This record gives sequence, structure tokens and C-alpha cells, in this order.
Amino acid sequence: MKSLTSAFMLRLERHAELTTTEREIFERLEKDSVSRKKRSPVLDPSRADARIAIMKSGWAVSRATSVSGQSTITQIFMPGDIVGLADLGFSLPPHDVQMQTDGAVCLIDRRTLSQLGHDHPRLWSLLLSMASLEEVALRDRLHTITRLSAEDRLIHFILSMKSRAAQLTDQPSDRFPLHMSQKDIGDALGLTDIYVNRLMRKLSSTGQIDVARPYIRIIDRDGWTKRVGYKDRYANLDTSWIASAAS
Amino acid sequence: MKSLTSAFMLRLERHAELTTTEREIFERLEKDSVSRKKRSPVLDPSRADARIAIMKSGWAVSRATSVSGQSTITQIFMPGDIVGLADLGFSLPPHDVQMQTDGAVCLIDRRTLSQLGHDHPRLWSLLLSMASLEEVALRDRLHTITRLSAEDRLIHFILSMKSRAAQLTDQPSDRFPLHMSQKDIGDALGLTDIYVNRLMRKLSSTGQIDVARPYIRIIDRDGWTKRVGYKDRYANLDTSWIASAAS
DNA sequence: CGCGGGTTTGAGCCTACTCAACAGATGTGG
DNA sequence: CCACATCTGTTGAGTAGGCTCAAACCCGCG
Repeated sequence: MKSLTSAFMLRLERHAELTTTEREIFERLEKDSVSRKKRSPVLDPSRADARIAIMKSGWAVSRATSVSGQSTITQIFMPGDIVGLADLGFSLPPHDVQMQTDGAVCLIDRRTLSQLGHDHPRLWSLLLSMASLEEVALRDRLHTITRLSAEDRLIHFILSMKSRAAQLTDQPSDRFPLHMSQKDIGDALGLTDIYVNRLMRKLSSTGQIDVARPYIRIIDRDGWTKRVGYKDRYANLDTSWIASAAS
Repeated sequence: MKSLTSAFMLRLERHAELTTTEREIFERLEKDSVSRKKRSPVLDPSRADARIAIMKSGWAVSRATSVSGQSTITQIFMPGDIVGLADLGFSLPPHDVQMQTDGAVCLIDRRTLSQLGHDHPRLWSLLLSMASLEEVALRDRLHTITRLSAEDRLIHFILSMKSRAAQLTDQPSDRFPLHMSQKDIGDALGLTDIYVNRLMRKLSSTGQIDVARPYIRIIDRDGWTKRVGYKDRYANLDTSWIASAAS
């Protein structure tokens, strides 16, 4: 079961039956990985065409920065996620992606990907489906940020991080690692680090979470889910419409 | 020049050379259109598999709604846009899409799309590129909403609507139609209608915009662009990495 | 031991919200 | 063609949620 060592394969297989040929192709994509230190850029600016990466291990975040120096974390990448999928249409990376912890990534250049997709059309459908997951989660986050109170935003965020952590293991529990400082959480939610701190204190002092950095435990997940109207977009990817593999 | 009647084709050809075969395929996708009245759903719930639509004319918006009844406009669709591209991975539509003006749409079901993509792999690359445009614009909006003042948010929004309007015409000007009430604008920006109103009044009384509903004219676009750090993501789609069409 | 990154707490303030009322426009049914 | 309802825009007054500024504290690390 060599393929189980790869979070990316694990995720793909969770959603769709792969042929042995396809499995070989995806495995080849992950053959060479390079390690990356915390805070270093995921994509190598010197390799202009290597603009896609599969996260092998570690976390990364994508940030948008404004003139005033304020920044927003627009995406959080965990093992098995694909970095740069949403940037395919751009000649220059629109937002920059940095490692959030130490880790390793597999770089893929776009022409290789394009060629692979040409030979194996189902690859595109799968990638597009995965991109669509990202985007829907992003739209959910947009909604929570614009319309929920700071406390509910934080709760929604913790729930979504828990969902994503659950994808990476077969024994999900309500305890999971959150490799982000309170300032980072603020950058993801549009709050100040100070206010995030007050909220976290409040949640833990009222017994809603247990914090033991970097781990966090959600005490009443169902209650929270109902309270903020959380929907787990990651759990069910529908790939039934994709044409079955040729032969 | 029959193809010029289609905003969708116009947009595709702006970004990539199409072969005659490909052109025929895309034209066929748009063959049958159905008209839709303002405020009616774009996708027909009775046709469960028809989950993609190309906007033929009119505007549509996608909304996320929360338990409290608050809603956020997560996407705005104009002629030539593809509705439902980002929802491909879901068995049920995650957010609902309604017409914002009267108009017409072409419904496409997912299996048809999948089959087409199987026969013409470049289709997927193009769709993924277009989806990536959407997503990057969405991330920009997320950033402006989380980190900019209400006034700058509104300015950023008007600039982005202008960019999109510009895609639909060959003679772009700083005057363009905005088919949204102040409440809708608020739903897109995370503001109340009342506050949007105050801001609009301020912008027009200080000579920054001219309003003649539904048209709006930006007076100093360069100044605004610099002020809020606006980047026009729609102007340049990079498709150079896509493998050229077979034969 | 000093330093830097992250966390914690206090005090005061401002941006954008709420509530309320009205004017204009638009539409709709009789 | 009018009467009425509904939607949209406008303005005022008061409020509060999350911000800013400031200062400690904790901990790992060189």
C-alpha cells in the first residue's frame, strides 16, 4: 500500500476510482519532492514555469497584501492540497504562498500538467472538481466574514479547520493541530490578533474549547455546527458525472 | 461574424486561438437558450443534471444565506460568464443563483460537458483557466472586505465592476451600467444599504462619480486604482501554457 | 541573560451598525 | 387610470462591536 503514504493520493482515492494507469501518473507527479523551511516561498521564483505544487508535508498559506501593509490569508494549504491551481490563468502569481511550517512540496510545471491532461482527460475533471471545493469553501468564508459576528467567525473557522484535518486521517477526533498564531488567525478572519486573543480566552474559559498548543479540541461540535450554520464542504465530493476512464 | 453575437465566444477568443472544430463545439453549447425573468433561479431545479449555464444576456447573482437571514452576494454573473463552474464537485448546489435582471441562459448538463472535455481536452484547460480568474477575483474581494475601510471597499468594487463591463464591449469607457440596488451592493461588500447610500452620496457630492441609474461614471480611475491598490485580473488571462490543439 | 515572537490584559475610541421616518419610483390589480 | 403595496433611496440620532495604543508577561533560544 505504498500509495497510502501520499496525502494527495489518499484524497483522490477517497473521491474517485482510479485506474492503475492513472494511479501511476499521479504517483509520478509526486516522485521528486523538495523540502521547504517555515516562512520560505513554496514556489521557486527562479523556476518560472514550475507554478503548481502538491503539498507533501507541512502547511502553507497564501496571502494578499494591501498598500497599507495589512495582509489577509486567503488560503490555507495542508498535505495533499494543490498550490497554484487557482492561479493557472495568470502569468504572474497573483498572491504569494509561503510555508507556514517546515515541510516538503512537489513542484510541477504547467506544461507538464497540460500535456498530462491532454493524454488523460479525466485528470482535468478531477482537478476542476478539487478546485471547485476550494472555491466553495472560500465563498463560505467570505460570507461568514461579511455577515457573522467575530465570535461566530472564529467558531466557523475552527470547525472548517477541523474538517480539513479530518481529511488527513482515518480516525478523526475533535482534537486537531492548528499551526497558526493568533495573528495568523486574525489575518484569516479579518480581526486583530488582540481581539482573536480575547475571543479564544472567552471560548476556553467558558469550556467551549481546550487549547494545548498547537492542538485544540472542540467540546461541542454539533452545537457549534448548528449555531453558525456550518456546512462541511470537504466531506462529499461528487464525481459521478465524470466520464469513466477510457478502456 | 455570427460568433460575435455571443459574449461567451467573444471572451474565449480574446484569450485563445480556437480551431474551427473547437469553435463549432462551443457554438453548439450555446445553441438553445431559455429566457429567465428577474429574481427567478438560473438553474432549473427540475432538471437535476443541468447544472451549468452560460449567461447569454442579463445579470445573475449567487448568494450565500445564513441562519439569521443575512445574505452575501458571492458572485456576480454577466453575459458570457459560466454559472456553476465552481459547483461542479457538489451533488447539490451549495449556493443559489438568481437572475438579477431579465435575461437568457443556455443550460448544459454535466455529463455533456464531461464527454465534450473527454473528446477535446483543451476545453478543460480553458474552463479551468476561467474558473481561476473567478477565484482570484474572489480572493481579492475577500481581502478588500476584511482589510479595507468601507469607502475603499466600495471604490474597489466599482473598479472591478468597471473592469468586467469593459470585457463586454470593444469601446470601453468609464461609464457603465450597474444593475444593483444599494442593498445588493451592501450584500456584496458586507455593508448595510444605509451605509452604502451614505458613501455613494459622499462619492458623488465630492465629484468622484456621476450617477445616472443604472449608469455610473468613474471620474478619476487612475487615482482610485492607486488609492485602493486595485489590480485588473480580468484583463490578461495567460493561456500560453495550454498544449496546442491536436492537429 | 537578553532578545524576539507570541500571548495577555486594560482603557478609550471610532467606524459602521441599528432604529426610525419619509420621499420617490415602480409596479399591480381593479 | 387610479389606489395601494412594495421596493429603493435618503436623512437623522444614537449605539456598540471590534479597533488602537500601551504595557506586561511567557517561553524558547542564541
